[in-house]
Amino acid sequence: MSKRHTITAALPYTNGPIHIGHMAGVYVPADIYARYLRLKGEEVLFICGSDEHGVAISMKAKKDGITPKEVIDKYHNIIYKAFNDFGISFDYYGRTSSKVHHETAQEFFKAIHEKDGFETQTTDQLYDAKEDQFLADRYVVGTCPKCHNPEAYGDQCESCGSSLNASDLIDPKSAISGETPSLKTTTHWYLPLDRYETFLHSWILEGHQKDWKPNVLGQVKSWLDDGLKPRAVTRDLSWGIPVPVDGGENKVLYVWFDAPIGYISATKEWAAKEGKDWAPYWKDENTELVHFIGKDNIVFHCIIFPAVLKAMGSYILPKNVPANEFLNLEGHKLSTSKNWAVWLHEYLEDFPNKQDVMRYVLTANAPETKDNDFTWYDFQTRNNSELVAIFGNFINRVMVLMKKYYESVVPEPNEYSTVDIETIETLAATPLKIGKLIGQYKFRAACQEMMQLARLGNKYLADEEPWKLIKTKPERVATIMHTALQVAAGLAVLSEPFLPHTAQKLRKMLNLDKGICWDSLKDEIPVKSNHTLGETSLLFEKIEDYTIAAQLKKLTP
RNA sequence: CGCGGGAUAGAGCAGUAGGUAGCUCGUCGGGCUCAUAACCCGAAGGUCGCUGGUUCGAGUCCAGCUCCCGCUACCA
Repeated sequence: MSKRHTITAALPYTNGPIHIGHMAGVYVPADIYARYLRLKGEEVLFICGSDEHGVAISMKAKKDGITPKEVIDKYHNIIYKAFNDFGISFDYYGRTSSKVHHETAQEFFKAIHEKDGFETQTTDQLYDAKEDQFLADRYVVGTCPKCHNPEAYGDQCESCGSSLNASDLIDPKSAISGETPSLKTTTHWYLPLDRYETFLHSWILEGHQKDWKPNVLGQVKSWLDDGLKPRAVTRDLSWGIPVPVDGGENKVLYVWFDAPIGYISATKEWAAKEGKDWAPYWKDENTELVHFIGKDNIVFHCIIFPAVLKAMGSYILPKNVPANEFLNLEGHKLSTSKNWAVWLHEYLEDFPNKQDVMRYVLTANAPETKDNDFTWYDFQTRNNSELVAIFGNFINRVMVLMKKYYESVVPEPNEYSTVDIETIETLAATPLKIGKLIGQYKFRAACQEMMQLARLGNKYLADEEPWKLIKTKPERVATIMHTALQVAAGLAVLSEPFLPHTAQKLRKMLNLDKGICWDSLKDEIPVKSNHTLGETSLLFEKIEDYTIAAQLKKLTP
């Protein structure tokens, strides 16, 4: 009996391209999960889109001398293409600047407003008269009242670490215009998160004690223990979704209010295109909603967005929010401004058709429980010692031997030995094993389990030595090759969530029937006698030292 | 400062309910030669961040400390 799955991946913010950190934390695991469920025959909707509002985009536009629309179009296209190239299998990739999204977000706001789900507060905020805009604390600089560092930010002094209020700064200046800011009164709508404390506590801390990750539970607990406060959901900005109620002139929705709603608007756009009903994907209790995010997103997906969904009523809540930690690069954290990153679109220029190599490395070294480090040396090693030497080599051995001994036509097996039977049994048990790990969001372990199958194949060949027996016991070799082929075919199926491009190539090489799928491996062997294999080619290529050296050189400013 | 996560062999990671510390890669030795000098077997290598404590016994529980990361930002 199949379930319906709504899978979301955090909306990338369109003020820059996508790098390997985003990929490792969110998109690769989400894609593995989505692909696996599809292979299992489940109904899957995998949704994402560009997050195109927020002050950072207007700042970026101002800096580059272009319009915000030009900024978001540029990066939306780059990001969208990168996802496509890497085989991230979204069913729909939307954008929050779309009409449907504006309407949907406004509907949410109006609906909660009509239910008295908001509070309003009037406060004095720092204002830059020259630029005619309110200033975020971060956009105010001045002298720290504690350590007298002259370059403290309005929220925090990076020199002494004190957290500050912008109004505490000595001699404050707007970071945008350099002018001295003034105070100006403004009114905003607040989501009273305090009203949801009891609900969040019992739903997450009691209901998901066992199945949510420690980092997520810990973060939520920390917020709840501190006591939730009303959170402003509107801003005094021009770039964004207009506040659709009286008094909302010149104000927009806070990006974090509208962004997660983007999952829903993208679903609506997808459903319209497919001629389907969007509602079951968000409102049917038989739908499992899972949000893939990075650790910086936990509060928004576990506290604020659920509170919004709860306020709306009739929406389902996520079954899990498997947040990952961060990926570092060569020992330092990724930084756009310092150009300390590996950008996806540049990677593909340097390593054409090697999407799966990067996917593999990011999965094998995914920051699932703590921050991890990506190094080019590790990338090279995993490619050369694992993908080439273990996976690719096993397939190549089987293909070459088959060609040499049988003209690529699968021979009839003879009597099975204990080892043959054990090998086939291991193959039959592996789909369940990998599936269980994926279901627990342990993609790293799941991927390792898949590689284990390739190792088994190599060991099987080494132990059985068909190249020796071909002279003395050719009937035995037929059984060995028949068995080894089953493992190769198993890899073609089981590697699909992790290495989709490779899996496709391998299926073609083996000339594998479309009907061979995840679950069929459990009860029948995938390749039958007299089946003819396709043309062989290498699945992976060695990456040389000079290639890695060039990448390292590229990083150094 | 507060809160949360992390700190385990050269590197990257696992360690379930406290009871002789595991995996992958790398290194060293051996085997094999079908295979992209690939594969297979074996070995060396750890005072489990630091200091105390509970216990017959702690990587695993408790307290304190150090370092890294995140949150408390209109950072996306």
